[in-house]
Amino acid sequence: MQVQAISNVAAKIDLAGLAACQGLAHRTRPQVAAIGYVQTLDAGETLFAEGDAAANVYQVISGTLRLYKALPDGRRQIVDFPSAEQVLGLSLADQHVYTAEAITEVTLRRYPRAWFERLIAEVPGLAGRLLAAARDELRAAQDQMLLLGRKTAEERIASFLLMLAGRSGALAQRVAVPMSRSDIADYLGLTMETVSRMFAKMKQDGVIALPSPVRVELRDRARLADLAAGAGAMH
Amino acid sequence: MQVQAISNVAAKIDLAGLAACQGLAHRTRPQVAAIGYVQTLDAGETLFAEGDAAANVYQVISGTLRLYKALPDGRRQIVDFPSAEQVLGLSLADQHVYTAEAITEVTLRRYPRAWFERLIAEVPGLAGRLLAAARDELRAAQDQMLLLGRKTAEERIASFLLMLAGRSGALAQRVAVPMSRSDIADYLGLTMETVSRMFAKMKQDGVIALPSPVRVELRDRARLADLAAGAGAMH
DNA sequence: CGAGTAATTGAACCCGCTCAACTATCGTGG
DNA sequence: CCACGATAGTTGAGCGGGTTCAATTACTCG
Repeated sequence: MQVQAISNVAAKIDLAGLAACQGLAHRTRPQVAAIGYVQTLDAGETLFAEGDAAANVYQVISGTLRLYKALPDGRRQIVDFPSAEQVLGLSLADQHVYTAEAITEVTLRRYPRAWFERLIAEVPGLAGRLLAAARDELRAAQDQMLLLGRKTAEERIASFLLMLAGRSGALAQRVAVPMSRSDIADYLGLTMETVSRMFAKMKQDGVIALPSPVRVELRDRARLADLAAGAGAMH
Repeated sequence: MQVQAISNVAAKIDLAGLAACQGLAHRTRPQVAAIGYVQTLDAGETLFAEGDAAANVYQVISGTLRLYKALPDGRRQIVDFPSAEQVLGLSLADQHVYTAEAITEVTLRRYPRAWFERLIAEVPGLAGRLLAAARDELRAAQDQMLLLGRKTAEERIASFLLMLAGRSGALAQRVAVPMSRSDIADYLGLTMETVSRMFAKMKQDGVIALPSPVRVELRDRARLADLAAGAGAMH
C-alpha cells in the first residue's frame, strides 16, 4: 500500500534532447556552452543553498545528492536523495527552498532558468510532463509525511530500504547505500544511533544482511514490505 | 525562514470560468450538468477514499476538508486541510492516493477527469499554472516534512497556528479552528492530548488566548514565529 | 600502518505517548 | 427550561521508544 517506488516520469524528460531538437540553444545566447553545460561536483560539495537565487535548473547525470532544509540551531530534514535522471529545481521559485549537496561525486547538466521557462511555454506537452513529474514528487512527499508522522523507527528503516531497492531495479537483492547513517537519520526523522541500532536488529532478525555499512542484502522482502506498510505487528 | 504561507496560486485558477469561456462544456457530453456540477457534503462525509478510482477533479467553493493517508492499524497522517478555492485531485493519478473527508459542511465543484485533461492540453498556459500550483503544494509538503521530522510539539503547534492565520488573512488576530484536536494531532504527528497540553501551555505563557476550543487569538506573533522557525530557545 | 572519520554499542534520561478520569459543550426530547 | 446523553476537550500519572551522551570498534585513505 505504501510502497514508495520512485517515479520514472522525470527520468523520461529528455532535456538535453529538447535543447538540441528545438534548436533553442543558439537562439538564447551566444554562449552555447551555457546550455546544458555539464558540471561535476565532488562528494560533500554544495550545488546551491536554501535561499540562494535560483538561476538554473539541473538534471542529474550520475551520482547522488541530498536536498535538505535546516532549522537555525542545525536540525536538518533531508527531503530527497535525487540521483540519475532526476530534475532539480523543478520548483521554478525565485529562491531555492532547500540546500543541495553532493553525497557521491556527481555529474549534472545545467540549464539557465530563463531558457527552461521559455522551453515550457514553447514546447507543447512539456508542461504536462513536468506536471506529471511534480505530481509524483508530491505523492512521494506525502508518503514521507506518513512515515515521519506515524511510523516507528523500524518501519521507517524498512520503507527506506525498499525505496533504495526500488531505485536500483525493483528486484535488486543487493542494495548500495551511498549515504551516511547521519544522512539516513536526517531523512527518516531519527538519530544516527537509532538507524544503526535498527540495522543491527533487522540483521539479528534475519531480515537483512550487512556485508558492509554501505551494502545491504534484502533477505526477507515480504517481511520488509509488511513492516514498511505498518502491518508488521498484525496477525 | 519556515513561514508556511499557504499559496494563493491555486486560488487563482478559475476553472469554472474556463469551462464557460472555452465553450468546452457543451463539447464534451450532452449532460452539461456534469461539468462543474456543484456538490455539497455534510461534516464528516467522505468525498473519496484512498484507492478509489479517480474519476473527478474538484475545486472547493466553501468549507474545509481533511486529506489523509492511513496505515492498516488505523494510524492516520493528515496531509492537508484544503479550503476555499483549492483544487483537489490535481495529481491526476488513476487512483486517489489519500482519503478526502469534509470537516465542516463543504460545497465544491466537480469536473470529470477526462474533461480536465483535455482542458490542460487545449488551454495554453494552464499546465504552467497548474505546475506552479503543484510546485507550491510540494514546497508546503517539504515544510511539513521538516516539521514532522525535526520540530518539537510546541514548535509544531506554533507553525500550525501561523498556517491557519495565514489562510484567514495574514494579519488576522482571531483565528477560527474548524478541525478537532484529533485532526490537528494527525496533521502534526502528535496525539490529541499533547495538542491540548501545548495549547494550555501557550495560553499559560500568554502567547495565545483561547476564548473557546474552536477560536484562538494570537497574542504574541513574534514569539509564535520564533517558535515555528525553531528559534524559540535561541538567545 | 597509523590517523582520522564513520559506525556501532552501552547506559541513563526525557519528551511525548498511553491509559484513565474528569469537565465542558451541544443537541434533543420530555 | 432543564435533564440527559453523547461527544469533544482537558488534565493527571506513569511509562517507554527514541534520544543523548559517552566509549569502543571498524573503515578508509594517506
